[in-house]
Amino acid sequence: MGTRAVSIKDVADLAQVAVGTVSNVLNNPNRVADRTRERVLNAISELGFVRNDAARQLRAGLSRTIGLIVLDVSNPFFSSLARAAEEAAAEIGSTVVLGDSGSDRAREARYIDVFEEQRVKGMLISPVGDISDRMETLRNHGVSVVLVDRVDPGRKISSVSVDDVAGGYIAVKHLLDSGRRRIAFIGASTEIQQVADRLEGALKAVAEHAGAELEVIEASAMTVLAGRSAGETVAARAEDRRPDGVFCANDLLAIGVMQAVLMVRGLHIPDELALIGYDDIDFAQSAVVPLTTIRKPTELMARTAVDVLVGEIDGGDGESRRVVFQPELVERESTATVRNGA
Amino acid sequence: MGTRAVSIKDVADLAQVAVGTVSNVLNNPNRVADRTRERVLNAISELGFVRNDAARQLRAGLSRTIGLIVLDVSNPFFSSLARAAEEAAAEIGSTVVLGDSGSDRAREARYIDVFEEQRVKGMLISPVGDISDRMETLRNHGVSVVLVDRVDPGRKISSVSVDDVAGGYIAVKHLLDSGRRRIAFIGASTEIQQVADRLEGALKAVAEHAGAELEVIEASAMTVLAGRSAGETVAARAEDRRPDGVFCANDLLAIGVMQAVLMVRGLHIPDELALIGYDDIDFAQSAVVPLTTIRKPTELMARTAVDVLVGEIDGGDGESRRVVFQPELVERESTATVRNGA
DNA sequence: GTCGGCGGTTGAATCGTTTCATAATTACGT
DNA sequence: ACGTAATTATGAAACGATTCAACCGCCGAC
Repeated sequence: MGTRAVSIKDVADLAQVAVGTVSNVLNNPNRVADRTRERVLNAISELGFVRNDAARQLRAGLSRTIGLIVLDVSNPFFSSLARAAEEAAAEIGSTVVLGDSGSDRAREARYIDVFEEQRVKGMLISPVGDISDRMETLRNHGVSVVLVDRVDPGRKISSVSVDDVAGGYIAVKHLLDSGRRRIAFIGASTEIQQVADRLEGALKAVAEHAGAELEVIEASAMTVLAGRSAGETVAARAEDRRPDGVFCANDLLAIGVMQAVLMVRGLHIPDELALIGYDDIDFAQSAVVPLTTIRKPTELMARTAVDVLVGEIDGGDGESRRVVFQPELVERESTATVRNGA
Repeated sequence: MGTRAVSIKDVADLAQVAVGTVSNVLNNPNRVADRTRERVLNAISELGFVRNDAARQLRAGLSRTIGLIVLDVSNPFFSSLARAAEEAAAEIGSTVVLGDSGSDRAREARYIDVFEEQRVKGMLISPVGDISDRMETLRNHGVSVVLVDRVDPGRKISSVSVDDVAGGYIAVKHLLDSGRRRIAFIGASTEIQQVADRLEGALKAVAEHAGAELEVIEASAMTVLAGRSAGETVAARAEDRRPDGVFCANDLLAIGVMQAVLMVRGLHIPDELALIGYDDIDFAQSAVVPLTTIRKPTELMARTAVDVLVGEIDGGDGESRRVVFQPELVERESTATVRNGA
């Protein structure tokens, strides 16, 4: 099958020039006379030459690729992160290769190893847990790393993340501003940092508002089904013991709650119960009642992460940066102001 | 900052052996005496040596990575495909690097170029459109390629795909078997091959069944919203003009139809209307009425694709293979047999 | 007529591995 | 002890690009 790979030498021979000239055509085209360049380009296309990146990299030192390791590629946040990172990278002539750790430490470690062997320009990682040690090693090896959607407790590694406390605050503030007073927070165990942060923000908003109260309902998971069962509990209550505003720690839970509230009890959303989620997944806007939610500035985060990374690579002043973005409110029907007094 | 990268030479010096021996420790550990090996391994960990993959690849010829290019990484089918491919690859000591073309031909082409420059072991591609030409070139360059979820019209390139005609057949057959007779097919333009195939299968099932009829309703897109508006049309009809079984070309459409049918008209699913989707996305089982659907054997497809690819790399008998899988029915509540006669 | 300068071109050296023919060492049977 | 085989270790060559000092014409200045 196909004769052995075409090398720069073959091109040079056919075009009757030195190998250095071919290399120049590839990398510094304007240093080469027009006629020569054309001759070389013809030879390249005639032979179907494709540059061997391994050789280039070996000699030139570093590669053009950026490694991105995400927790779950099927999570819309990460897939748009990946896409945005790709675009940002393309603008600086780099390519992103994506690794899916599936929240598995072993897989994460494997990808880090592979990327390091490939001498990637740098890595963007949303780590499974605390991997400060490995990061430290990478740093010592001269590899630039930026954490995404997580911060380094040791403050040594740069990060680009989002302020979940603020997100929780905004969500509940919005419920309060639209007239609700009896707020419920539905989330899984507060051992998950994100849930804890969002709850913290929610509590802060309630504390600032006289006459407002907050009840915490623990769901068994962050899924639609768990949301449905939590929603059934809430909907089954007598009106005076029922919350009038519910803040769910993510959109899946909120969708479950919505299903339960609408179908099982036939309550009206938002008139009898306002509902707000978190993440702005695709389904949020195509829910039966379009769901108000909190959105992370995904594209901006990705671009910033790439920027911080290249800054780290070029600048190399050794200082770590931590950028924290504010999430934003996406208002939809599920929290519209009540039409007539409760 | 860290001093310049540690090379195999440094390790050899520290361990007092020749470079070849270090290489053997890395690649053929059993060819090295125990004591020597240990000495080398100590030196490696002491210096924090990381093999330079570019150099290895340059010398050894081919890399250990497989390139996978998907249409949309946020599509659950592709993300589980990616994950399964990763696992299958890991078993043969390879790594998958993922590129997301976002259904964009330019991006697809970029990834193909990058992967070719990286001299990947092979590529798995779910192509945006017809890229037979580029594939042909790759083949001539000696790169193995396997198409995933698409076939090559020219029959030159191997492929692993799924039989959508069979899927459509199974879906409608199931509706007929459970007693429905007036079937509706809801899908976007049949210019999309998948939609056309599924419809073809549906027609076949209806043709085999005396007394059954099929109506085609065209949706504006393959989304929840488009499904909802199609569903409203259907639900608004008088009972004798309304289909009793609806087959949607994908789950999103079906979920939209379900929302419309339940909320707007309050019809009962499955008693008054049976509903079946396609793809088995996560939301299918957590829909208000769990959705019956058609599932592709994703993991199996991924493993097979990797197998076919390595077969192509090793065997190299030049023959292209096309593997076609049968989709399977996932029965849930939305098509349960009617409780009492219509 | 000589010389400096400049746009183009050359080709050897280099990057860090793997590979492999060869050498060195050890083991063993007689 | 000695020859032979088996086991280990050695180090130079090779992979295919980039880089860079040197070189080559050629033009214009003096």
